[in-house]
Amino acid sequence: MTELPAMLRTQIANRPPEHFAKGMHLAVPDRRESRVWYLHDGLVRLYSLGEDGREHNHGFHGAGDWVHGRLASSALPGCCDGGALGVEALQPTRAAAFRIDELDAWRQADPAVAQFLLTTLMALTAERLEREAALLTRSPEQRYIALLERHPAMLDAVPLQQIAGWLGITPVALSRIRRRLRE
Amino acid sequence: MTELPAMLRTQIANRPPEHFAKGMHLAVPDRRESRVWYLHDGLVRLYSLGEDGREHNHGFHGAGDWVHGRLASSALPGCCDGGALGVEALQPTRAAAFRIDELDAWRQADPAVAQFLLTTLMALTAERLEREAALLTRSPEQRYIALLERHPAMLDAVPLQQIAGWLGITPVALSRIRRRLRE
DNA sequence: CTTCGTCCTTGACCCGGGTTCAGCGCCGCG
DNA sequence: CGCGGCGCTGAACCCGGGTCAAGGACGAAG
Repeated sequence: MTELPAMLRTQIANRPPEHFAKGMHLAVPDRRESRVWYLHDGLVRLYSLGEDGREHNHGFHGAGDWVHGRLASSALPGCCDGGALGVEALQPTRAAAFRIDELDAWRQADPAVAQFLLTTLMALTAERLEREAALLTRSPEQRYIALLERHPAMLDAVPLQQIAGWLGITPVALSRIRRRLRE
Repeated sequence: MTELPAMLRTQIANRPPEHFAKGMHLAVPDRRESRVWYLHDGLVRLYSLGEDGREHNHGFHGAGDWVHGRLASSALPGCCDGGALGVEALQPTRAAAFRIDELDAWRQADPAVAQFLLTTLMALTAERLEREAALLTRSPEQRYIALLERHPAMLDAVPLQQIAGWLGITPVALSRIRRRLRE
């Protein structure tokens, strides 16, 4: 990623972080959510709930990441609804909340912040696109193998059912895949 | 979306559009692609090719849309590779190409352009997120029904195999779904 | 220790998409 | 006219994930 602009660094330093125990929610899926979280440490999952009530995970984030439940429409209030994500702590987490209009003001005041936000957003979009491609082109088993290779530490930090939710399958299917891979 | 800033409107007006016949490629999947297309009219598909060589469609775009094969790293040259998309005309299309560094210069010169780019990027991310959620939570049949409701005109503008590629299934499976829906 | 709840696993069965092959309508072209 | 290519459909079979149900491993609380 990019280096954090000085302005944001001082703002983060000045804001006392909130503490979340495992299982606590930093945000629930809500289109009116207007907070952005900076994670000092810990581990959270981003999830959305389908109309059938089941939750599916979109990603996991840890120390140094920015997390936003409401990705669209900072400056555009009436925009498309897009995604409303929930954020749940999987491990004890310290995080600082910023309102979107705060970030927006800093963006207009400081070109470095503007640059940072734009770059971050592009990286985010690229990530989403890559994941979309993975969902389209690769089987759940292949996605699980890729996860093992790229983030092996996640296996003992995240319960298997959450990983299944991220892969887009049920915990039962994931268990079968794991046995299959154990030969 | 947002209203096009005056600066971009004049830039578009001054750039003579290029013509693409059906089947021509505005861009092939390439990480070094640095053009952004503005579509005057026509219809294109955005696709990526998996390592097995098969193509999958990420979206369709028409008049007034901006299309970019290389979504990451305008300002950040060494960034993650993210997605490299190809762009193919499904209908005769007129489009104007802009280099990313042109857009970047205009962004730094004009706050309205900066605002526009940020808003557009956010909408793009929200779109991707929504599609990701759809791929995770809904079956191909449900996704096809949703497509019918939201973009019925696409059925006679796009061959069925392209739609299958967008749904993430094979043309054979799409044919079965269509028969099933015809009762 | 027992109990309970949570997480993971396993088995049996169903269903839908993948794969392959064949058939058919359509259109361009020789 | 006949031919070949392409796009869509149909049928047969396989395979993997969903679903339901049961059981086991582990830790926390009583």
